[in-house]
Amino acid sequence: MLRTHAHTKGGMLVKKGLSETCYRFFTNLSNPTRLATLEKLMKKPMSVNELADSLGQEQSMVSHNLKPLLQCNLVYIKREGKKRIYSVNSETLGELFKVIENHAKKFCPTGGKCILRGD
Amino acid sequence: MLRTHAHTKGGMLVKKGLSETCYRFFTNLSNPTRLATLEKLMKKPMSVNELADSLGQEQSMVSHNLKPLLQCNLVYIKREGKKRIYSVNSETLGELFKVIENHAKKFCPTGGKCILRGD
DNA sequence: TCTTCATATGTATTATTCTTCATATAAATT
DNA sequence: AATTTATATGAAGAATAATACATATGAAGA
Repeated sequence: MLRTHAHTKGGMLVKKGLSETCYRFFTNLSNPTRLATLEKLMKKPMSVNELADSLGQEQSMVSHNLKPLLQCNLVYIKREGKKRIYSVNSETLGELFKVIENHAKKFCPTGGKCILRGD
Repeated sequence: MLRTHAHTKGGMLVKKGLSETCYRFFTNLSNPTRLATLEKLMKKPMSVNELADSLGQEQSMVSHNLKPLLQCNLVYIKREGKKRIYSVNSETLGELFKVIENHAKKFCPTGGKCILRGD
């Protein structure tokens, strides 16, 4: 299992069994629609249709994509009459994007234009 | 673009253009082979063949999967004769897994067994 | 309860990503 | 230079995931 401080200190980086969590977590976030959704929800909580309009996507697609985000608690939901208002888990996402921002600052000189699997 | 502190404070969460970086970053990490690779490399830096043995995978597969990790600077490489020794960027990965661990502790009561797209 | 509005779900198609096998490159050794 | 060892690359087939369309569920109000 993933461990912290790697070989240098031998301490736990990621607890036993968290490998699986990581995979789900990252898979969840490795999708442009879901990232765009989070982006929108960061600005303000919205209903599914508001999101769909705002993203220029179909309602069913937005619903489909919200589902895994909800299951991983990356977004929250609350009912308001017929509507369901989604909002982000900014506790986790704030920290997460901070890490990526730091990484990008240091390691992505091209500002995200590095080719992942192109060539 | 993704912004920090969401709607509540209006500050920048993620700088303009980082959406793309996030996508590459997460895509890169949303793969069991690559996560297992990082796991191994956290314990100690290794050559490609050592990794392949250690993972019980083909050399070419390991190579293929190391490529994007290298491109995103999630692993480093150094030459040693014919061998290429890979090691993790523990600066980024340490912080990253810390975030996920915190998230899991709080939001994944089932310990990663929450179904992502199953039902 | 019937209708409307809001969202979720099922499924088939399409698109993307992984893996494997074959082969190429490249460094060191003879 | 030829051989061996280590790694990388190309490309095709296999596996996964995403999308669109149709439809189901479910709440609220007439």
